[in-house]
Amino acid sequence: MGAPKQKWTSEEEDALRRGVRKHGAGKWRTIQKDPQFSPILSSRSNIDLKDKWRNLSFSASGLGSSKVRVPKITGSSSSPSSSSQALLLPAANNVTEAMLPADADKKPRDGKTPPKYGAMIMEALSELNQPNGSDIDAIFDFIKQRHVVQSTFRRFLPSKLRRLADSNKIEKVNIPFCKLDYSYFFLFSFHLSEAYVFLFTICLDM
DNA sequence: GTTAGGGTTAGGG
DNA sequence: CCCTAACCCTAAC
Repeated sequence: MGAPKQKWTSEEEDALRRGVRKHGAGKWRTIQKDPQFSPILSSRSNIDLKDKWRNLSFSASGLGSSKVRVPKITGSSSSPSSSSQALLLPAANNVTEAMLPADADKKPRDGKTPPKYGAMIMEALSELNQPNGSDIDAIFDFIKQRHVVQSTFRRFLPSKLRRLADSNKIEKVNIPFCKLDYSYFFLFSFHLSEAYVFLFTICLDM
Protein backbone atom coordinates (compact mmCIF):
# COMPACT_ATOMS: atom_id res chain seq x y z
CA MET A 1 0.00 0.00 0.00
CA GLY A 2 3.01 2.20 -0.07
CA ALA A 3 3.11 2.41 -3.79
CA PRO A 4 -0.24 3.01 -5.34
CA LYS A 5 1.25 3.14 -8.77
CA GLN A 6 4.80 3.21 -9.93
CA LYS A 7 5.07 4.73 -13.34
CA TRP A 8 7.81 3.45 -15.53
CA THR A 9 10.56 5.95 -16.17
CA SER A 10 12.38 6.47 -19.42
CA GLU A 11 15.47 4.91 -17.91
CA GLU A 12 13.67 1.76 -16.96
CA GLU A 13 11.93 1.58 -20.27
CA ASP A 14 15.17 2.08 -22.13
CA ALA A 15 16.86 -0.51 -19.97
CA LEU A 16 14.11 -2.95 -20.65
CA ARG A 17 14.24 -2.36 -24.37
CA ARG A 18 17.99 -2.65 -24.31
CA GLY A 19 17.82 -5.86 -22.37
CA VAL A 20 15.33 -7.36 -24.77
CA ARG A 21 17.42 -6.24 -27.65
CA LYS A 22 20.42 -7.98 -26.16
CA HIS A 23 19.02 -11.08 -24.54
CA GLY A 24 15.72 -11.29 -26.32
CA ALA A 25 12.12 -11.22 -25.28
CA GLY A 26 11.20 -13.92 -22.83
CA LYS A 27 14.34 -13.77 -20.76
CA TRP A 28 12.95 -11.41 -18.20
CA ARG A 29 14.79 -13.06 -15.37
CA THR A 30 18.08 -12.83 -17.23
CA ILE A 31 17.50 -9.21 -18.04
CA GLN A 32 16.51 -8.47 -14.51
CA LYS A 33 19.59 -10.22 -13.17
CA ASP A 34 21.87 -8.58 -15.65
CA PRO A 35 24.43 -6.45 -13.78
CA GLN A 36 23.92 -3.70 -16.28
CA PHE A 37 20.20 -3.43 -15.84
CA SER A 38 19.98 -4.79 -12.34
CA PRO A 39 20.54 -1.42 -10.67
CA ILE A 40 18.03 0.15 -12.98
CA LEU A 41 15.39 -2.52 -12.81
CA SER A 42 16.04 -3.40 -9.21
CA SER A 43 12.60 -2.30 -8.21
CA ARG A 44 11.07 -4.28 -11.03
CA SER A 45 10.45 -7.97 -11.10
CA ASN A 46 10.49 -10.29 -14.06
CA ILE A 47 6.73 -10.16 -14.08
CA ASP A 48 6.82 -6.41 -14.22
CA LEU A 49 9.24 -6.56 -17.11
CA LYS A 50 6.97 -8.88 -18.97
CA ASP A 51 3.93 -6.70 -18.33
CA LYS A 52 5.75 -3.57 -19.35
CA TRP A 53 7.03 -5.21 -22.49
CA ARG A 54 3.56 -6.37 -23.24
CA ASN A 55 2.19 -2.89 -22.88
CA LEU A 56 4.96 -1.55 -25.04
CA SER A 57 4.15 -4.07 -27.71
CA PHE A 58 0.56 -3.04 -27.62
CA SER A 59 1.40 0.59 -27.95
CA ALA A 60 3.67 -0.13 -30.86
CA SER A 61 1.25 -2.52 -32.44
CA GLY A 62 -0.08 0.23 -34.57
CA LEU A 63 -3.24 1.90 -33.58
CA GLY A 64 -4.69 4.58 -35.70
CA SER A 65 -2.46 4.08 -38.64
CA SER A 66 -3.79 1.64 -41.14
CA LYS A 67 -7.44 1.26 -40.83
CA VAL A 68 -7.89 -1.66 -43.12
CA ARG A 69 -11.52 -2.11 -43.54
CA VAL A 70 -12.33 -5.68 -44.34
CA PRO A 71 -15.95 -5.91 -45.36
CA LYS A 72 -15.62 -9.63 -45.37
CA ILE A 73 -17.96 -10.42 -42.58
CA THR A 74 -18.84 -14.04 -42.41
CA GLY A 75 -19.95 -14.68 -38.96
CA SER A 76 -21.86 -17.80 -39.87
CA SER A 77 -19.32 -19.68 -41.89
CA SER A 78 -16.12 -19.33 -43.83
CA SER A 79 -13.91 -17.96 -41.17
CA PRO A 80 -10.47 -19.17 -42.01
CA SER A 81 -8.66 -16.32 -40.41
CA SER A 82 -10.18 -17.04 -37.07
CA SER A 83 -7.92 -19.76 -35.86
CA SER A 84 -6.84 -20.68 -32.43
CA GLN A 85 -3.19 -19.84 -32.52
CA ALA A 86 -3.09 -16.40 -33.99
CA LEU A 87 -1.01 -13.73 -32.46
CA LEU A 88 -2.71 -10.53 -31.65
CA LEU A 89 -0.66 -8.79 -34.23
CA PRO A 90 -2.18 -8.59 -37.67
CA ALA A 91 0.75 -9.91 -39.59
CA ALA A 92 3.85 -9.76 -37.53
CA ASN A 93 5.98 -12.12 -39.51
CA ASN A 94 9.10 -10.17 -39.04
CA VAL A 95 11.34 -12.21 -36.84
CA THR A 96 14.84 -11.09 -37.44
CA GLU A 97 16.62 -10.22 -34.26
CA ALA A 98 14.25 -8.43 -32.01
CA MET A 99 10.59 -9.01 -32.52
CA LEU A 100 9.86 -5.62 -31.20
CA PRO A 101 9.56 -2.36 -33.00
CA ALA A 102 12.64 -0.42 -32.13
CA ASP A 103 11.23 2.45 -34.10
CA ALA A 104 8.35 2.70 -31.77
CA ASP A 105 9.65 6.05 -30.78
CA LYS A 106 7.16 7.66 -33.06
CA LYS A 107 3.61 7.21 -32.16
CA PRO A 108 1.50 7.86 -35.20
CA ARG A 109 -1.55 8.54 -33.21
CA ASP A 110 -4.43 9.91 -35.13
CA GLY A 111 -6.02 11.61 -32.21
CA LYS A 112 -8.85 12.70 -34.42
CA THR A 113 -10.41 9.32 -34.76
CA PRO A 114 -10.64 7.55 -31.45
CA PRO A 115 -11.27 3.82 -31.60
CA LYS A 116 -14.30 3.82 -29.36
CA TYR A 117 -14.42 0.20 -28.38
CA GLY A 118 -17.97 0.44 -27.17
CA ALA A 119 -19.13 1.54 -30.60
CA MET A 120 -17.11 -1.27 -32.13
CA ILE A 121 -18.81 -3.83 -29.95
CA MET A 122 -22.22 -2.48 -30.76
CA GLU A 123 -21.38 -2.37 -34.43
CA ALA A 124 -20.06 -5.89 -34.38
CA LEU A 125 -23.14 -7.17 -32.65
CA SER A 126 -25.36 -5.25 -35.00
CA GLU A 127 -23.59 -6.56 -38.05
CA LEU A 128 -23.41 -10.10 -36.81
CA ASN A 129 -27.03 -10.27 -35.78
CA GLN A 130 -26.87 -13.94 -35.04
CA PRO A 131 -29.97 -15.56 -33.59
CA ASN A 132 -27.91 -18.28 -32.06
CA GLY A 133 -25.61 -15.73 -30.61
CA SER A 134 -22.06 -14.74 -31.22
CA ASP A 135 -19.37 -15.80 -28.88
CA ILE A 136 -16.89 -13.35 -27.50
CA ASP A 137 -14.25 -14.67 -29.82
CA ALA A 138 -16.44 -14.00 -32.83
CA ILE A 139 -17.01 -10.46 -31.67
CA PHE A 140 -13.35 -9.94 -31.09
CA ASP A 141 -12.52 -11.45 -34.45
CA PHE A 142 -15.07 -9.27 -36.15
CA ILE A 143 -13.74 -6.11 -34.60
CA LYS A 144 -10.20 -7.16 -35.25
CA GLN A 145 -10.91 -7.71 -38.89
CA ARG A 146 -12.75 -4.47 -39.22
CA HIS A 147 -10.62 -2.26 -37.06
CA VAL A 148 -7.16 -2.34 -35.67
CA VAL A 149 -7.46 -2.83 -31.98
CA GLN A 150 -4.91 -3.42 -29.32
CA SER A 151 -4.30 -6.78 -27.81
CA THR A 152 -5.44 -5.42 -24.52
CA PHE A 153 -8.87 -5.08 -25.97
CA ARG A 154 -9.44 -8.76 -25.66
CA ARG A 155 -8.37 -8.68 -22.08
CA PHE A 156 -10.78 -6.06 -20.92
CA LEU A 157 -13.45 -7.01 -23.41
CA PRO A 158 -15.44 -8.93 -20.76
CA SER A 159 -15.17 -6.00 -18.43
CA LYS A 160 -16.39 -3.64 -21.11
CA LEU A 161 -19.27 -5.95 -21.90
CA ARG A 162 -20.13 -6.04 -18.27
CA ARG A 163 -19.96 -2.29 -18.12
CA LEU A 164 -22.24 -2.05 -21.10
CA ALA A 165 -24.59 -4.46 -19.43
CA ASP A 166 -24.57 -2.32 -16.37
CA SER A 167 -25.38 0.63 -18.55
CA ASN A 168 -28.65 -1.05 -19.51
CA LYS A 169 -27.35 -1.50 -22.99
CA ILE A 170 -26.68 -5.18 -22.75
CA GLU A 171 -27.60 -7.86 -20.32
CA LYS A 172 -26.10 -11.19 -19.55
CA VAL A 173 -27.86 -14.34 -18.48
CA ASN A 174 -26.76 -17.87 -17.94
CA ILE A 175 -28.36 -20.62 -19.87
CA PRO A 176 -28.41 -23.93 -18.07
CA PHE A 177 -29.57 -26.08 -20.94
CA CYS A 178 -26.18 -26.00 -22.47
CA LYS A 179 -23.81 -28.89 -22.53
CA LEU A 180 -21.43 -27.53 -20.04
CA ASP A 181 -21.05 -24.22 -18.40
CA TYR A 182 -22.14 -22.02 -21.21
CA SER A 183 -23.15 -18.52 -20.48
CA TYR A 184 -25.37 -16.80 -22.92
CA PHE A 185 -25.35 -13.10 -22.99
CA PHE A 186 -28.47 -11.40 -24.15
CA LEU A 187 -28.01 -8.05 -25.63
CA PHE A 188 -31.07 -6.11 -26.50
CA SER A 189 -30.80 -2.72 -27.98
CA PHE A 190 -33.82 -0.52 -28.09
CA HIS A 191 -33.90 1.63 -31.13
CA LEU A 192 -36.22 4.46 -31.93
CA SER A 193 -38.13 2.62 -34.58
CA GLU A 194 -36.81 -0.84 -34.38
CA ALA A 195 -35.92 -3.16 -31.60
CA TYR A 196 -32.97 -5.34 -32.18
CA VAL A 197 -32.26 -8.35 -30.13
CA PHE A 198 -28.76 -9.61 -30.12
CA LEU A 199 -27.25 -12.27 -28.02
CA PHE A 200 -23.77 -13.53 -27.80
CA THR A 201 -22.56 -16.66 -26.17
CA ILE A 202 -19.52 -16.85 -24.05
CA CYS A 203 -17.71 -19.97 -23.11
CA LEU A 204 -17.02 -19.96 -19.45
CA ASP A 205 -15.01 -23.09 -19.07
CA MET A 206 -14.61 -25.87 -21.53
C1' DG B 1 11.41 -21.61 -10.69
C1' DT B 2 10.20 -18.93 -14.70
C1' DT B 3 7.28 -17.46 -18.39
C1' DA B 4 2.91 -16.48 -20.56
C1' DG B 5 -1.92 -15.26 -20.35
C1' DG B 6 -6.02 -13.34 -18.11
C1' DG B 7 -8.31 -10.42 -14.99
C1' DT B 8 -8.72 -6.35 -12.00
C1' DT B 9 -7.77 -1.73 -10.34
C1' DA B 10 -6.30 2.98 -10.47
C1' DG B 11 -5.26 7.10 -12.91
C1' DG B 12 -5.56 10.32 -16.81
C1' DG B 13 -7.95 12.59 -20.88
C1' DC C 1 -17.63 8.81 -19.59
C1' DC C 2 -13.83 6.16 -22.03
C1' DC C 3 -9.07 4.66 -22.67
C1' DT C 4 -4.34 3.58 -20.99
C1' DA C 5 -0.94 1.80 -17.80
C1' DA C 6 0.42 -0.84 -13.82
C1' DC C 7 -0.50 -4.72 -10.64
C1' DC C 8 -1.96 -9.33 -9.11
C1' DC C 9 -3.20 -14.30 -9.70
C1' DT C 10 -3.04 -18.64 -12.04
C1' DA C 11 -1.68 -22.18 -15.42
C1' DA C 12 1.74 -24.28 -18.29
C1' DC C 13 6.56 -25.33 -19.26
